[in-house]
Amino acid sequence: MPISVYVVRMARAATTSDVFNAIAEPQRRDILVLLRSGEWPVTEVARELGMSQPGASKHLRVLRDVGLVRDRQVGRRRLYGLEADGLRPVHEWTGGFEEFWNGAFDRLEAYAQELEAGHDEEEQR
Amino acid sequence: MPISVYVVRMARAATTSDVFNAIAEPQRRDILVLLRSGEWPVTEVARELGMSQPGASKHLRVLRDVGLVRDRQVGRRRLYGLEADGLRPVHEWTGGFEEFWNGAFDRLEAYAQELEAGHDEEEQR
DNA sequence: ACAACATATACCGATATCGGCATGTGTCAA
DNA sequence: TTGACACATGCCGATATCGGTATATGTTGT
Repeated sequence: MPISVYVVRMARAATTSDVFNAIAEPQRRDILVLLRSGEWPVTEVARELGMSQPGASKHLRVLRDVGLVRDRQVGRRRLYGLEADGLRPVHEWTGGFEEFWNGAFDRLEAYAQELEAGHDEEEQR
Repeated sequence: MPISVYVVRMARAATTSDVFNAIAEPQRRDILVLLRSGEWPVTEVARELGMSQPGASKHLRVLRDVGLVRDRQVGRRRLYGLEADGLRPVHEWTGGFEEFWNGAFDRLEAYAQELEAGHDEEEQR
């Protein structure tokens, strides 16, 4: 009996099931910003942001899958609301670079290069 | 004389020439983190992060196009260094949601829903 | 000018993405 | 139960993305 082994070659390491990827799409960022004002039904989101209803639905689906929004049924409508916790990792990750855009570090770097210029052409790392 | 008009239908609104999209790729985030330790030549980046040389080159190209890294020629090698300013907009954008992951706002929201429960089924915006 | 090293680019295949359109599913009200 | 409204999903075409392999470009030292 032959045993078949299927090897899946992925074209992209990260799928949309990732917060960084979810917010890479401008329209999805717009939705998140809109949702800061409260809960919105799908159709209203679509109208407000000038997209089709299926379009809004799909983007909201992605946002829900990564936990950036929650939904609850109210009447015949489904209200979507912000679940901003998921943005925290992104904020913190970028925050890890804060020192590099502060002037303090730039001055340090400039000083280091100045020192380096005084030496031979040197190897770093 | 006929005039031909070509209409380009884009499949994706945002291309890679956007910081949010650039950091959506895990390997590129790894590169940025690595570059916090200083400037690195392409081959070393590839070795350190376990990717091929062309792979590293391509990712660095994307990062350079969006201004997240800079490069300078040193000997026969090209050193890539961090240009963290580009991450600031991302940090600030996510920061705009900070109040929503702070307990303070959650309590406010809970309070609002409590009030709402006392009313009729009402419309919110 | 040439070999060796370092990096960039071109091309390819597999897959993912996005928008549009059509259609399915669910919920209410009469 | 049926019709109207609200939303989700399926399918499609155009394009983008990513990794791999091969090859082009550039740089140094001889």
